[in-house]
Amino acid sequence: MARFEKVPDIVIGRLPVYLRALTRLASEGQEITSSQQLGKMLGVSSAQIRKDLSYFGEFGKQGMGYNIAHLQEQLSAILKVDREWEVVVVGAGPLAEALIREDPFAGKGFRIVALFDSRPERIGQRLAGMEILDSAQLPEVVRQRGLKVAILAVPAAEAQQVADTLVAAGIKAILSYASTTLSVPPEVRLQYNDAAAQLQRMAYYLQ
Amino acid sequence: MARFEKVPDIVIGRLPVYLRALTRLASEGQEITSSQQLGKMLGVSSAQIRKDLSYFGEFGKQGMGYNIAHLQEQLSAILKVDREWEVVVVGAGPLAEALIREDPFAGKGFRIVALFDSRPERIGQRLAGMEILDSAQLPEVVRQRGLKVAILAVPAAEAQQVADTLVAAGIKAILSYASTTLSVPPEVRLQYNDAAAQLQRMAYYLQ
DNA sequence: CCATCTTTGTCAATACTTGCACAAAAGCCT
DNA sequence: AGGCTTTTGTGCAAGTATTGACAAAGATGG
Repeated sequence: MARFEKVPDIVIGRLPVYLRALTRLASEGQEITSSQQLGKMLGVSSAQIRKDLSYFGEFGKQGMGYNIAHLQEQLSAILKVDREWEVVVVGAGPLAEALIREDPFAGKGFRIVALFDSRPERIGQRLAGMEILDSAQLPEVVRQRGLKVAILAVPAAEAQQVADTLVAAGIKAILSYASTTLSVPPEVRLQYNDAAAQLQRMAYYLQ
Repeated sequence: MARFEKVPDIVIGRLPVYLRALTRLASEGQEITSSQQLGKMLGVSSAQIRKDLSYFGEFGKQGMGYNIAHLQEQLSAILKVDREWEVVVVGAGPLAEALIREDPFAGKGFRIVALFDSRPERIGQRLAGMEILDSAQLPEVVRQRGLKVAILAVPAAEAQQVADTLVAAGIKAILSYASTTLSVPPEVRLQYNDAAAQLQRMAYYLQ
C-alpha cells in the first residue's frame, strides 16, 4: 500500500490499542505474534490489523507473523512516542494528583513536568511531590520549555478560558477532563476524557 | 425513520455528547436550539445531528428547532440515564479518590455506592469519606444490591481477574482504567478509559 | 392572510470502512 | 528437496456512515 496517502484518523486511533496489546504480550515473554492472535485478543478481525499496519509499511513475515519487539518500535515511531513528550497539567485537584501519583504515561511517551492552578491558596503548595505553579506563569513556562501537550483538569466553567491560554502559548494537543465542550483552532488536537459519557454510552444497552 | 431498527453504536456514542452540549446551553439560560447551533458547538454537521435524533423519533419543530429541556429529557430516557445507576468502584487508589471527590457523574445518571480493595492494610480505612470494603465481599454486595455498573481501577496485573469476578457477580457494564486489554463475554459492555492512548493518538499529528 | 424566512426529517448520493478471499512468501517436516 | 502448512499484504466487494439537497411544516411580519 502507498506510504504517502493520508491515513484515516480511525486507524491512528487503533494503533495505541495495538501497542498496548504488544506490550502485554512482550511482558509475557512472547517474541512473535500474528494478526490472528492480536485480533482475538482485541476483538477485531485479523484483516483489519493487517490492513491498518499496511498503511505504514510491511512489518510481518509471511508464514511467521510479526516480531513483537520490532513492531512495538515501529508503531512507537509512527505515533511519535519513541521519545518523551513533556506534558503540562492545569488544575491541581484530586485528578491531577491521581495522574501524578499513578503516572499512567510511564513508558508510553509522556512525562508530566509542570502543574498549574489559579487558586491563590494552592499556589506554592506541593501535590504528590510536584510544586503547584501560578497559572499566571503558564504562558511563559509553556513557551520557554516549548511544551506541546497539555492536560486540562479544571472546573468546566474555566475550561474554555484555560484552553484559549494554552493554545495562545503554543500547545498543540489538549486532553480535557472538563465535562464541557471546548472550541480550539483546527491545528490543535483535542480529546475529551469523559468517564460520564462512557458510562452513559454503556447504559443504553442495560436491562 | 423506523423506530425499531437497530441503532448503530456510533450514534449511541454521540448522544452523551449532545446531552452535554444541551446541558451547557441550558445552564446559559437558552431554551431553544437548532441542529445548526449544536453542530457548530460540537464541530459536526447539522445533518448528522438531525439524522442521529431521527433514529429515536421527531423532537424538533420545523422552522423553530428543538426545545432544550425537552430534548434533554428525551435523550436521558433513551440512554437510560433518567434514573440513577448505582456504581461499584474496585481499587481504592488515587484515581478512586479523584472519582469520589470530584464526582463527575453527579446529575448524569450514576452514583458511586461501594468501594473495594484487596490490600489488607487498606480494608476498613476510609477514602474520601467512603469505607473501603474487602474485595472478598464483592460478589455478595454486587449481587445483593443488584449492581450492574462497575469501574475498574486496579493495577493491570489484577484487572482480568477482577473483571471475571465482576461478570460472575452480574455486572453488565465495566469502565476500565487499567491499561490492559480485557476479555469479557459479549453480553457485558466494556469501555476503556485510557488517557495514555488518547495522548498517543494525538501525538501522531504533532510536529 | 399571504409572502417570506427558517429549520426539520428524510431520501439519495457520496464517501469511508471493513471483511473476504487468495496469490505469494516463508518456515517446517520428512 | 519438495510438499505441506501458516500467515502476510492487498484487490475487490460488501457494508456503514456522512453529507447534500429539498419538500414540508411552522413562525414572523406587514
